[in-house]
Order: sequence, then C-alpha cells, then structure tokens
Amino acid sequence: MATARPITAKESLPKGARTRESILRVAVDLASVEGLEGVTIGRLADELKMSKSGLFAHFGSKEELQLATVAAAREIFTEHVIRPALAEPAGAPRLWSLCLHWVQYVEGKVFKGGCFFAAASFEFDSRKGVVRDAIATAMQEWLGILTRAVDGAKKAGHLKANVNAEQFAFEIYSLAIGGHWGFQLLEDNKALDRVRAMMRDRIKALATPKCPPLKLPR
Amino acid sequence: MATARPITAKESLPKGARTRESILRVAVDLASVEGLEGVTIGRLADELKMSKSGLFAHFGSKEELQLATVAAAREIFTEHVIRPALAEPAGAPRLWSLCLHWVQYVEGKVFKGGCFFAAASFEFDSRKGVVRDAIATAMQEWLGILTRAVDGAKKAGHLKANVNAEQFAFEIYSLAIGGHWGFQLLEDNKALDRVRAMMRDRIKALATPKCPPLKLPR
DNA sequence: ACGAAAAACGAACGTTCGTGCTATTATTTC
DNA sequence: GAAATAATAGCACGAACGTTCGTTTTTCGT
Repeated sequence: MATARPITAKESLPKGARTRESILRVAVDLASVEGLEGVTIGRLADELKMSKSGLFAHFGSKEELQLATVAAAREIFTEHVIRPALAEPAGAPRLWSLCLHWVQYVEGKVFKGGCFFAAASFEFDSRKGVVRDAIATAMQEWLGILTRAVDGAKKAGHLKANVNAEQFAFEIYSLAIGGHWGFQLLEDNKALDRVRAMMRDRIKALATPKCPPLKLPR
Repeated sequence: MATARPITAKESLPKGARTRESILRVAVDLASVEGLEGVTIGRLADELKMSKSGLFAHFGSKEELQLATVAAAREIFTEHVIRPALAEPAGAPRLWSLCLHWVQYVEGKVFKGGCFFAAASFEFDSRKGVVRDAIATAMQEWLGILTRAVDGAKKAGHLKANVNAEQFAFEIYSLAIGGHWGFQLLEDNKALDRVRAMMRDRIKALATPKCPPLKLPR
C-alpha cells in the first residue's frame, strides 16, 4: 500500500539532497540579513535543529557552503525575476517586466533581508577568491540579461536606435540598487514606488511612438 | 632644547587621542574591505602592533568601536567630498562638484575597499541597533546635502523649476552607487568615467540655458 | 624631577568559529 | 528483511572572538 499517490519531484529526491535544499533556503535568507560571511555553521545548525557536524558534512568546507548558497540564491533570483519576465514578448514589455519583477522581488521580501545579491555584491566587492568570482559572474549575467532586453526593445522598434544598450541597462539597474538602498536602509516605503515611476520615465524618454504603454501596478 | 619647532595640531593632541585616531584610520580602511563586522579587535591590534587589551580600552566595547569607526568615516567623507564641493558657488557648479568629488573619492581609493558607506549601507540595511542607525543617519544627511544642492541649482535658475529635487538627488546618487558596483565588483575601469558622463547628461537634460558648462576632468 | 593619571600590556575567561574523527542511526538496494 | 550505503550525531581540537583584570610603562602637570 505504498506509492499510491503521485510523488512530486521534490519528494522523490534522495534524503540528502532534500536536507541540502532546506539548509540552503535558510542560508540565503540568513545571508541576505547578516551577510554571507555571517552565515555560520553553528547558527545554521541551530536554525535547522541539526548538529553542526551533520550539516557540515553536506558541504565539506565553509567555502563550499558559501558557493552553494550563491548558487541557490541565483536559482531563486532566476525563478522570481528572470523567468517570469522572459515570458513576456521581446521588446519594451519584456524590459519593463524585468524592472517590475525585480522591484517586486525586493518589495515582496523573497529574501528576508532584501536582495541577496545587493548585499553580497557590496560585501565581496573588494575581496579575492572563488566566492567573490561567483557573485561577480552572477551579476555579469544579470546585467547581460538586462542589456539584451534593452537591445531587444531597440530591435522591436520600441526604443530609439541611438540608445546605448549597455549604458541604459546599467542606468536601470543603478536605479534598482538605489531603490533597494532607500527601501532597506532608509526605510522609505515609497522608495520602490518612486523607482518604478523613474524607471518608466527613463524608458519612455527613450521610447519611440511604437512603444506600447508601460503600466504601473495597482 | 625641547619644543623649539612649532608643533602641529595633530602632534599637540594627547597621546591617547592620537592613538585613537590612528586606530580608526586603520579601522575604516579595514571596514571598507572586510565590512564593519569584519573589523576585529585582534586583527586591528595586529595591524597596529599593539595589544588587544590596550586597543580595546580606547572603546570599551565592540559596538563603541563600530560607532567610532562610522564617525571617523563620516569625517573623512566630509573632508573629501562635501567640504571641497561647498567651496563652489551654489547652483549647478556646486551640484556638479559634489558629483565629481564623490566619483573621485571612490576612484582615488580614499578608503582601501571603495566607499565605506556603500559597504556599510548594504551590510547593515536589514539589521537593528545603534550602528545601523548611525549609518542611516549619515546617509540621510548626505542625501540631504545632495538634495539641497539640486534645490540650490533650481534657485540659481540653472535647473528647470519643475525638477523634483529629492527625486533628482536620489537619481544622481543611484548612479553613483551603480558606478561603485561596476568599478569594485565587476572591475570595470571605465564604469566611473561612464557614470560621470551619465550624471552630466542627466543634469544637462534638466538644465536651463542659464546653466554654466559642466566640465569633465582631464 | 616627581608623583598622579593615563595608556599599554599580558594573561586568562567563557564562547564560538571551522573542521576533523568515530559511532550510530536512516535510508536505499537487492 | 538483510546488506550496503548514506546521513546525522557526538565529541574534541586549535584558533579567534569580545571582554575582564591586575600590572607595568609612559605621559603630563606641577
């Protein structure tokens, strides 16, 4: 009388992998609050009610744990920001969707302490080593996705042809980081609303008449 | 045969205060690289070749050391960014000077690991306590200075009357943080040059014909 | 130059850090 | 269900953490 009901992909994973996932889910949240260096093995073990050594065995070293945490954060980021936006058609709608989903991902506290990568970026930005490299690579890729979205909007004729895609992607993400700063540090609850409006203004300023309308939520 | 030559203000300070200053000078540099939480008493003592307990006595607690470090960083920031810019006449020149000095202060590695406050902002942005509050207050004040500079430029007739000063100050600082991110994390050596150009473009886009020219360095 | 006050030191405290081991459970596989 | 394997726990380690305390050295006002 076993395996009567269908089992989900997650449940079918071997025990070890399931534990590993739950560890990393806690780790990314903790890291977004206390920093990646602040994610301590003992602290994690307490939170998950398991032994330090048992938890440790999943990774073998603190550095491996940090790398796994970055990778896990990346997946969550992809799931909440990139994947839903890529469902939109290429052009201004997709670019705008990336903006909206990024802001929503911060606002909705997908990570307990705001964007994992915002924290990790500034924590590791003047260090050396594989962890820093992993963070930098993830951010390069994110900037690349934004850049391609801008480029796609140009190719769709939604943005003027003379727009510098790299530069505009950078500008948009700068506003995003700034909004994060205002929202998290200054506790300005209107910061993210303002950032949405500013992003839209900037896109509209560079848009052609062909550009479809960009709707603000709510 | 003593005190023949004139003594500087720094040298005339009592011994304790002089040591305290040298500790904090190392602390801010260390914090800009390793984070404020990473500034450890033992590490600081090593760096300064003094005993942990001797160093510790200057502050009484780690939290007091952190508060003193924030205050020291604030003074250095003021000295390198705010004070020189306030020498410029109110209006677009002063606003532009704030931008240029901020970028130069990052580029010139006034702190070893980039801007102390950029690091501290994202390190403490989801914590509680007096250290976080000190950082937030410093940043509020900095944003206020930027906002007043924008407002001054409006009053001088250099910026259009319909410019939202708070919002534009926020936009400028967002570009600054973004530039820091590109320069420090992505190791993009052109990032700060681009940010200078983008700041200038944004100011010019909102400028009146009365606005004096904004010169890029070099 | 001397005595008081301030500063720096050395050793030790209880914790927590990351990381090994060995033993003991759970979970798979046949 | 037994054998093989994987996962977890327990314990110990050396190092570093923030902090305290008593002692020694240095500085400074007189």
